[in-house]
Amino acid sequence: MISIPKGMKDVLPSESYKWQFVEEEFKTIAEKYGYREIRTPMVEATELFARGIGDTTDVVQKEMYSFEKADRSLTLKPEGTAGVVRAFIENKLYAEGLPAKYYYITPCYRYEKMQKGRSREFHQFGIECFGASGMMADAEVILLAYDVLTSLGIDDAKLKINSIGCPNCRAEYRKALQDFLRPNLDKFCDTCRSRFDRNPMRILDCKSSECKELVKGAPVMLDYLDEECRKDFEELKALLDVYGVPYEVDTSIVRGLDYYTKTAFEFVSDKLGAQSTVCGGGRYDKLIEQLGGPDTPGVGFGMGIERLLLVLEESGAEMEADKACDLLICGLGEKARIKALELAKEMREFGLRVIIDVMDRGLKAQFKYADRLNVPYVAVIGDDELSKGVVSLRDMNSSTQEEVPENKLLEAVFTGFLK
RNA sequence: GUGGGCGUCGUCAAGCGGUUAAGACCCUGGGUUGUGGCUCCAGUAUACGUGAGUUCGAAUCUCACCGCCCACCCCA
Repeated sequence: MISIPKGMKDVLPSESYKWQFVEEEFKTIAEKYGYREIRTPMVEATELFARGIGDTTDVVQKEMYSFEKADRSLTLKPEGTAGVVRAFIENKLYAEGLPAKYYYITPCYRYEKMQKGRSREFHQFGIECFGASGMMADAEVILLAYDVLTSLGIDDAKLKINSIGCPNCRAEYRKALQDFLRPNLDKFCDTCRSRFDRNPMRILDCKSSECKELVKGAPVMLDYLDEECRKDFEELKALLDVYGVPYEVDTSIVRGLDYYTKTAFEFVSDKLGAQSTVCGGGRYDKLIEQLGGPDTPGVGFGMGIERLLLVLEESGAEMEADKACDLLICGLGEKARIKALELAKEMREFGLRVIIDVMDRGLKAQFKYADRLNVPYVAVIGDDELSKGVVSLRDMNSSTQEEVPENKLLEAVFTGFLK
């Protein structure tokens, strides 16, 4: 037997309706805020991610699905933003006027070891807003994410926000942080020591208790923000207050992708095992320029669909499975069967979901079939009905049955629905 | 890459050195030949992850490998 590659998952019909539901919800909300769908390819030049995400990040260094084809290095997208930025630049969408607001639903690929809330293929909803440098955009992006979560009934996801400053204040902070850490550097764990030069900010959220202890009293990014960044952060908080979105400032939020500036935020849930982020995003003012586009600010988020579904599941949310079908028609005998087919075709043309038992089983079996599929109505046509020009229509929920004229079948089923 | 836990029919699950390897659910058929969900009966299955080893004998013990899950790391 050939089995599914490690880290991949099938979404079966017993689950797919949930996907459809949350995807619809997301689309509807994104469109309410004026976002439009963009679809970019699964595969991009490896270079796009190396430059966009940052080639010192773990994602780029060891998690990408890359391959060579015709002398080019290509990569399955590990996240959604880079591709959208590339499309924005390449199609000169900035000429259509700003802000440019896009949403997408996409699979992403990261070669990682699986655990709860983490797989090698996962799916994201995301939005990107290009062109606005002010905090109104950030607040709106966060509000949208909040809107999606709450409208799905997730009320315990906590919003954490932080500002990681612009390149200027970050450089200063970085120096201050390194100065603080340097004297005890040899006492930190291996990974932390290796991060000292690369990305000292990540040392702050190391989980080892020794490192945590050593990090106490370290300078905080927020204290090193320059005038502009500080004002922006204050404004963002004020705007969130206006929108009534609860948040807490968490200075340890440091997005793992290099392109973020200023605003960084996460919605976290404790229902995801060791993973906690259900949605992560922030501002990336230099990314578009860095990828060869005009100097254009941006802000957006990515929301993990699997994680979203996990949170929903763990919190016991029930999504009603849509009935697969409205009516089952069974014809008994040669002639009646033909009649059944004709009727089914006609009913479908009127928009009804109608099944015929293609296994041509006995009546009893067909009723069981209808029952298993939770079909509300079954129409039976036999010789009797045929000669009278009627069908026997059974309401499966009330176990009542009556003969209705053939040409009234549609009406009967519909009025049944209204009850 | 590094730890920990787990692998028995499609699913759940007994068995803990000698059994025809239970049981339940699901599925299929039937309970007087045109009616489901409840009930009763019957039927179907190449289930002990793979390979070695210990033993007279292994699903049961040992080892290796594989797979799954969880955690580190990283992130959605």
